[in-house]
Amino acid sequence: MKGRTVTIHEVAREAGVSISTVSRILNGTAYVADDKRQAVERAMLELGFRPNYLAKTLMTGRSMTVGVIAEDIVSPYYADVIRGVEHAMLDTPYQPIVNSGHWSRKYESRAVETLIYRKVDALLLLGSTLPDETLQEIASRVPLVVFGRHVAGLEEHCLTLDNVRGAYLATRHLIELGHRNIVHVRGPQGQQDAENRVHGYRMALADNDISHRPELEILGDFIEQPAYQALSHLLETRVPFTAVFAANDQMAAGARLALHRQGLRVPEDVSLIGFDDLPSSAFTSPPLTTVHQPTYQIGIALASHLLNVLQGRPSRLPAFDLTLVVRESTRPLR
Amino acid sequence: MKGRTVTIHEVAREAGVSISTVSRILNGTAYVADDKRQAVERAMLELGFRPNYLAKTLMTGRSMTVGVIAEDIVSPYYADVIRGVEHAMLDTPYQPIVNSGHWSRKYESRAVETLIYRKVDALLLLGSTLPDETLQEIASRVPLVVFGRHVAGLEEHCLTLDNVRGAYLATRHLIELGHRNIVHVRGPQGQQDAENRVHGYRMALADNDISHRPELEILGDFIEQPAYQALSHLLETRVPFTAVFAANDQMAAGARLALHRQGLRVPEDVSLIGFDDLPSSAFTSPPLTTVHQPTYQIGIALASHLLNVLQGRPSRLPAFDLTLVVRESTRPLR
DNA sequence: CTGTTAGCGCGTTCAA
DNA sequence: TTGAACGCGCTAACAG
Repeated sequence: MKGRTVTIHEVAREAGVSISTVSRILNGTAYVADDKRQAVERAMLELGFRPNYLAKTLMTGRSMTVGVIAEDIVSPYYADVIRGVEHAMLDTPYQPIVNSGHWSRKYESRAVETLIYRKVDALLLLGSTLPDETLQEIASRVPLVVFGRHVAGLEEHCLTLDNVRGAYLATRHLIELGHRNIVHVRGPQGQQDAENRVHGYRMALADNDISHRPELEILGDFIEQPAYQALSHLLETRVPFTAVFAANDQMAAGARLALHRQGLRVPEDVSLIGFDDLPSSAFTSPPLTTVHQPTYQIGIALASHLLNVLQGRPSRLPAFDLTLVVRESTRPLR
Repeated sequence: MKGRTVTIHEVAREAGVSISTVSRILNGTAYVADDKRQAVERAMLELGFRPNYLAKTLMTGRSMTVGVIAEDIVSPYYADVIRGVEHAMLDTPYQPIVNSGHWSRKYESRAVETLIYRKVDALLLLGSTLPDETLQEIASRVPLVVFGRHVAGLEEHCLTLDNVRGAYLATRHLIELGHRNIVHVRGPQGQQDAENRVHGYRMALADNDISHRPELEILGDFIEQPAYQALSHLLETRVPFTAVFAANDQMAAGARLALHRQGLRVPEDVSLIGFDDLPSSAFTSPPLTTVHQPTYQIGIALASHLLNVLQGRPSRLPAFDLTLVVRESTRPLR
């Protein structure tokens, strides 16, 4: 099937030089006389020479790849971060290798091991379910950058957003519109972002003298179906509310459907706000008011930082703000 | 940072055996006396030995990785196929390495080269913009499986779906509901799936004696925004229609918003049908009627086939059907 | 500027 | 059963 692999030896012989010379031309390591250079280049072309990256890596110790592990490639949220990472690396000698952690410690640590085993030069974690100690141990083996997680001792390589504030903004927006009975569809227990958003929600209520009613805090799982069910259930109990703040856009979609099933319109009857600002959220009907995460730019920043670290350049992760994007799913009460 | 890499030499010395013995234990290549085996295993544990995959690959010529190139990782459509591929490989010795082709020949062939350069054992293309000849040339260098493209000479390694029929089903569904003025928001010119869907749309019209009106065929780009604009524009012209068939779900979202902006409700005023059945489409309000693609299962099938080929087992790609999923965005006319 | 030589870490003969 | 020696394809000194 595949034609015999041609090595630098054959190129060298064909061009009448030594293998070192070929290697030099390949890597621009030193000046080479023009005639030899041309002979070598012609030989490479004729023989269809392709350098063996493995052999090169074995020597240099650097593979020019960085491992990227996202909780889930399918999640549109992480996908957009990945897009940023890919674009930032597009015209660099480094190549990202993407893997999923599948929201599980087992698979995530498996992915980590596999990637280190494949000698990636660095690791980028988009979200992580692993405990701090494990992450620290990993960082001792390979340069590590983490998004969406604070890890003790790795502060300068962690990029997190102020989710508390984001949730606060969202909730305050609803309050400013006159809403007081605000449902929060929260993310999974224990998940850092989810907890922070709950926190921001509660803070905004407290700051506006609205008493916190536990029954309005319902549990989703950052995807549509559970959020749909949770809100449907709440609707059955007839607890009154006029607005819903979902902890992410996917759950907002689930919530919206639950409302729709009850004949409740958004925003006429109930205001709805999400979190993340997925690319698709600008195109729901009506377009979703939500908290924007600059995921693409974050991807770019993470990749740039990683590349800097890899090349020994000084670098620090920039800070990103979460901003409220008011579209058409929220409106003043009445 | 990273602790000194420990090699089989050190393990061998620590265990008082030769490197060959260590290698044998590592690969189960031959019987080794029990006491030596134990000594070696203890040494490996103590030293924290991790085999160097590069050196191994350099020797064996097999890297146990397969390259996966999707037009776009971010696309929810391909993401679901990737999920299937990942799951199918999860408990095999093979590992998928995912890359984006960014819908561009340049980047796609770059990705191909990089992956071959990295010695992947096989290549899986999810969609491809490359010409047949290029694909054939690639297939001569490395086992190749292609999804969503028919490639001459590679028939048994291509998985395609009958998009003509899928579009036919969608259009016929609308016709059966009494619609006769049916808009088609088509995908990009020249893209195989897009053309096939246009074809199916026209066939269904013809089979039902509905004359084809070119002005009802408008151009999108498989994403929301252009579809939104195209339909908005059509709406301005006041050409009458009662149903819209979008060539994918993302464009259906764009179309829906255009309708919404004009105060047109789905499905009361206009029926809407999509294509793909993205995971999120079941949760739009109302849930979208669409043509289901079994993307996850397709991913599984592609990966299994690839693994079979890699291991020299006989294998043929199964056929998958496109099925109509009737939800709530379509209803009888009147 | 160029060729020679010694490995990178491991699998695989070939003798013993 | 085991070990010595060689080589996978390439880079990196070291002489010249």
